[in-house]
Amino acid sequence: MDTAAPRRTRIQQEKRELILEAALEVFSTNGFRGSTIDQIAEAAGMSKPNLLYYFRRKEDIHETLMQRLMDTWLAPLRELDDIGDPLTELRSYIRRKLEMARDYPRESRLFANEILQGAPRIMPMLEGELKTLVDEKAAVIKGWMRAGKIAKTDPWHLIFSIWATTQHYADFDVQVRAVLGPNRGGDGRFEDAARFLEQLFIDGLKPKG
Amino acid sequence: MDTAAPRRTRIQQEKRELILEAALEVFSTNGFRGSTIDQIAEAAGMSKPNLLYYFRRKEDIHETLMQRLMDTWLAPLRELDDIGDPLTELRSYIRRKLEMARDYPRESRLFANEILQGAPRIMPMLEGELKTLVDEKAAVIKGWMRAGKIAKTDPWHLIFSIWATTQHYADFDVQVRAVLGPNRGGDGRFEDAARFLEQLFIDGLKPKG
DNA sequence: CAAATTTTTGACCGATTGGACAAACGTTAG
DNA sequence: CTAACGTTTGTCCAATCGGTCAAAAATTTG
Repeated sequence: MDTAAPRRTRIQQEKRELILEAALEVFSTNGFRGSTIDQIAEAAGMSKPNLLYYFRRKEDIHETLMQRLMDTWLAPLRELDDIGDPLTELRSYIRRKLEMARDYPRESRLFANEILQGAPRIMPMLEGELKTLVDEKAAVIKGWMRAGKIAKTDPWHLIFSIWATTQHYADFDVQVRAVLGPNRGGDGRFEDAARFLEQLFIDGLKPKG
Repeated sequence: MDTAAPRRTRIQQEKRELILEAALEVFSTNGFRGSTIDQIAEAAGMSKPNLLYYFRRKEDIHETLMQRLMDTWLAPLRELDDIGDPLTELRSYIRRKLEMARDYPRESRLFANEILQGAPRIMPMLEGELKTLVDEKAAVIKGWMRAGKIAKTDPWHLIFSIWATTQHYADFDVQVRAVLGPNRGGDGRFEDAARFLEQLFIDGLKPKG
């Protein structure tokens, strides 16, 4: 494992950040193969050879981006706490995930792009780090179910459905806005989504009577 | 509108189908820009110039594919019937959507790819045909809610969440299988998903007591 | 300051891309 | 059979791609 942190100058740190920010924008909207080094370089305000001075290959940029992504992306699930009240914990998790979809849509799309194409570059992370974390949290949820705190169901698919519904508002944002139209598709759509998801996951759809 | 159906020979019809089938495979796994005409030609078992004899531009193939996709893709929602029992209708809709994710994952990924990249080629369809259909069905669902047949909630976001959760099993299939592992990630995962989604949408997550 | 080092750039390269084209090859109708 | 038409292919092209390289410019170090 190459974990030896190379010492970098001030300029190197700044320029690398600039490039990563630009690459996030470009990769998340065009995918890896659909993006060109020239596009990223222009978005970062530098020439292509200059960019290649900081990242020697296009793949290196993408790899660095994906490594950082996974950490921040899984943070909400890591916070899911065994100790708190189950329904409150789940409600908080859903809210945090939806906030991430709202505040970091590019990260969500970058991730979605990678998975859609078969996750060629992050498969080990999915089978390792991600699976471990999900299994762990699924066990926590299972405990809640055994204790009668929440209805018995499949914890893994519960997590999948939370991922799917929240990330949908980032990945399919264009479609959401198109369907809701100019009135309801404005800034309020995330509040509406939050209300709906809370009801769906916490209260259910059964008639109240 | 160019709706004048060009008369085609038998060979033209067959070869065009062959190309579209091959293009579905290639586009859905590599995206539009990530796919090359050569790849599609090889997958279709013909030379590149020969392919270009049937479709003059790469975009023409993609466009034809997207037009066909939208029809079959929206069919389940079109079937959602005002007359039947609300919960039964919703259950059937969810089941049909999940079956499409299972049986037509390439179509789902092709669509997801297009939306992810901002839907540059199908935006008019989203704002027109799709929005009209969703609005219509949302009105049906709203009627059920007013009649007290199902809990009051936002019909549009309900439809979004059904799309998100079902298509997740096609678009994020790699991740689902990686997390479930070799045991639970096998062929049974769609039955498990079906059971879970039925409980989520129809019964809710509240404790039974 | 001046030397050493880091950063930036223009020019260039081979490979791949989408697509054009004319010639060769098949097929079909009279 | 043969002429007309439909199909297939090899060759070619300009544009774009990821990436190299040496030299110029800027910065840091002593």
